[in-house]
Amino acid sequence: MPEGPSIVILKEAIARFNRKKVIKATGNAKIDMKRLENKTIRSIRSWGKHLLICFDDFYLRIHLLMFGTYRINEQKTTPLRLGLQFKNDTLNFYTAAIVLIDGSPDDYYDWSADVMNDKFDTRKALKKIRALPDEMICDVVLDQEIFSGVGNIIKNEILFITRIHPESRAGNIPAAKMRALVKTAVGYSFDFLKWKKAFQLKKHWLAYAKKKCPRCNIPLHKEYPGRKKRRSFFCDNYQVRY
DNA sequence: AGTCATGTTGACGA
DNA sequence: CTCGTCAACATGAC
Repeated sequence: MPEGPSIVILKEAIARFNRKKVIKATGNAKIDMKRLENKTIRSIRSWGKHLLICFDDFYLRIHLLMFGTYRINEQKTTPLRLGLQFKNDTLNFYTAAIVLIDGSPDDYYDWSADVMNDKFDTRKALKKIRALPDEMICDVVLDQEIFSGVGNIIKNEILFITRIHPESRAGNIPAAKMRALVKTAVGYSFDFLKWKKAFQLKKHWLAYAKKKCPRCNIPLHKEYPGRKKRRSFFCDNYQVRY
């Protein structure tokens, strides 16, 4: 379910609940449900993989992790994590990590790190990366403080598109190549959004979950490199190890 | 039926 | 204190 673009789709899907009053809140989320009742939603935002439902002086941070789902005016049979009842509608979340946080998201988030945000700042991202020269690029790309919203699918695709071997150390990658990677992280995330909305995401995958390199026609490696040990698909021939 | 995965956090021991 | 490893959470596709 959840990389940044999928959370943007969720945000858009529930945008109509903005300025609506929560009549009742239920579910097994470990938050004070009473705090939500009779409160009006003031904005619905996102930061990377975080969905933010904001009220006057607090907000809900909803993270779908790996298996999180939601339903509008429907319910699943799995345990309800959080259900928000409005006058004529219900919004249900399942298997999500939900926290109620006092204050405004502006007090906490660096919007310039979110690849889906207009405020994303390439220069700041490059500066953050320069501080991590010994890290493998496959780990750097998943660093949510630098590339908030980038997940394992986007990681694999942008390293393939830019022809960077996932085990390359960040400090060894030429500046122009590094800049291209950051630009591609943003550009591909919006492609992901467009394709996902059209239910055409999978058919655009070049490396993720693929067996063969679409450029060289040789088998792709499938390994779990770096600190994060997330699945990496790569071609020894097409991708350069820096 | 067992394995695996678009994710993150916290406990624990070296 | 830091590092790495593991468990936990929990669902559904294959």
